Amino acid sequence: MTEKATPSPEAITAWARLMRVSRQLVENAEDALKESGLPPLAWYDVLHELAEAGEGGLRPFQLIERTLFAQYNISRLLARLEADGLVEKLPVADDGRGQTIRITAKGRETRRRMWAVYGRSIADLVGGKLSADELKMMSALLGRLRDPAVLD
Amino acid sequence: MTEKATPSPEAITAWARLMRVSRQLVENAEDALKESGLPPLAWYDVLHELAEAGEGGLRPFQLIERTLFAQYNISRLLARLEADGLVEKLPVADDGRGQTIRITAKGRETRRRMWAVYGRSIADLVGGKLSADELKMMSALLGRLRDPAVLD
DNA sequence: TCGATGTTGATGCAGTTGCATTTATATAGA
DNA sequence: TCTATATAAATGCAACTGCATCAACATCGA
Repeated sequence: MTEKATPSPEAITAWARLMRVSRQLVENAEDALKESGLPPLAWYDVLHELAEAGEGGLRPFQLIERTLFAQYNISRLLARLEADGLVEKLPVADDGRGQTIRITAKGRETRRRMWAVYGRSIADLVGGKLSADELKMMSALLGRLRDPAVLD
Repeated sequence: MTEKATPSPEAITAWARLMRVSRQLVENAEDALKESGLPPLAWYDVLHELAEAGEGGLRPFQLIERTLFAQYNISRLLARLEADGLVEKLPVADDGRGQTIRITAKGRETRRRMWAVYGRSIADLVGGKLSADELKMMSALLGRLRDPAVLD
């Protein structure tokens, strides 16, 4: 029982910074993608996981675990990705309910083009502002804020 | 010209942590409010700014600067807050286009009840996980990531 | 084997967001 | 003064999100 009802001033400041900075960074990264005529960040997250998964692909519920998106969100996002030809849905042999999602060549290409822009955003917005040690320190501190209930 | 096209591994890790942790924290805080039958975080942000502004109130464009919400977003959020009786819109003497937004007694009360829940979330999710020094360190690091173009 | 329960993924509907545009007023410059 | 431009705020429309529920299949226990 270490929880307090009222947060300390330090906690409030850190929270406020975190909220504000993360919003700004997301917005900047989204804007950069938009300006290049590329799809939004959410698409990247999914394409990234699928690219890492390789030919075996992933089940939608695995994407939910990895990306933390809501189930209905993934369902519709995958529908859009499929409509764009970036992923394909395959039936699963031993489970008639499910499907396996696999990234297509076009999907890999889109991911690559997105990374060219997204990666530059990360380099500019974060890499260019803090030293490697500072970045490690920040990762460590943020890591301690992770929800233990969520694998990560 | 210190920008690089490809971010360092440290930058990528820090970015990923920041994205993931901030999403989790927002979601947890939103859930706590929802469970208490209270309005979403965005309402708190606006009510908070208006409460700080006092009787003089704020113009919508000032709220946009402070909260970083989009113009149309503020416009509609204020319409909802007004419909709920949490704020009132007053004409501005020397500018016929504009209006001044002032928080009502009911608005203050709602903000108070939201803070009881929101503050506990902050205390639990952040205050309880890091020491005061660590929180200060994190605020300082995050502060260096702020967009210089945005007052803050 | 069969029914109860659990899991996977989709979807109808209402509410919200994003984009572009509009309306109304203010300000600056000829 | 009168027109052109800028600023404040609202809004129509399409896309997206959240919620609840559903349909389809799987699994477990009697």
